[in-house]
Amino acid sequence: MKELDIAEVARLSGIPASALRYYEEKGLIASVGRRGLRRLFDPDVLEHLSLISLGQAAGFSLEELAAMFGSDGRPRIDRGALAAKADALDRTIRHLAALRDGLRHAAACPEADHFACPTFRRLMKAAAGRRKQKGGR
Amino acid sequence: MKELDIAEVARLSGIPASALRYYEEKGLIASVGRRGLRRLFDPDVLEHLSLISLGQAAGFSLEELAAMFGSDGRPRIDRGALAAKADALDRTIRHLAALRDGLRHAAACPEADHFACPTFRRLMKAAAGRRKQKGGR
DNA sequence: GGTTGACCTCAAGTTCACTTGAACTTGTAG
DNA sequence: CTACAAGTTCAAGTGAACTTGAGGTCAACC
Repeated sequence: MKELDIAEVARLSGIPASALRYYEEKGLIASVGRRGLRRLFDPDVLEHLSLISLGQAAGFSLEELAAMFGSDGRPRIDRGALAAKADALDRTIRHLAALRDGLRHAAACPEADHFACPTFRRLMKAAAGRRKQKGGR
Repeated sequence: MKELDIAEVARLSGIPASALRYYEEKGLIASVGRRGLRRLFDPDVLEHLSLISLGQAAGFSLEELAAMFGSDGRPRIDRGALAAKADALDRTIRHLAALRDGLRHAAACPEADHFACPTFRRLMKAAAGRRKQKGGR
């Protein structure tokens, strides 16, 4: 008996049971069956859930994630679309890295007014230019 | 006359005027004055707005961003907190990089079932373990 | 100096991602 | 066999981040 109870899944994944039911309803995950009324989950669902959390952190909506990975967690859409998502993500990452460096500099720089600091300005300039591309939030 | 009309700011930043008013109300940006009823913005607001968009993409809430940078766009909170934000962001970035690699691999890998592919599994394992740290969404 | 259209305010509505509550069912322990 | 803790459904509520609509104002052009 390897199947997991919803409470087990919640505990192991850190995601509340209510959210797990919501995900199932939205087609992001699937239970393998029921014991009475109670859902049973395959342990694989845990891996799948970390993929979902990850995708959310990347700025993808649950709907997008459902399109990208089915309720089975396997990449689903065509390779071109996956590659495009990867590229969008890559751009996001570069911008975030610049923001990180900017914050780190702001934390270290003795300059009072960071917007006067050329290093900070340069980093922020590098970080700019997001918004309005459908794949990357 | 260098001040920008809200429509100009909207056009240049790609952010709708309604959102700009909302940001002002929330203390994320400031207008330099009014011409009659109409807000006038300093061009600097554009830089500030890209910082906001960036912060959002990084998973920070508007409230957090307001705390991090005032309505003037200058880093505001103490250096320790900024450094902590930078560290949280850095962790996020690493996870996203793993997701990007996973997607890229999924797009390229000839394997039909990606969850059977060791490369994909390894990448997803590396990407896991987000959720429940207050600074990173 | 009147019209006009872009801006204003304020309240209410929308979407997303969940959470909460009420009422109900059921496997397991005693 | 009864009790009950832990699950279930379904509807409604929540908070964040905006958007939309109604009704009002006013700077600028003709």
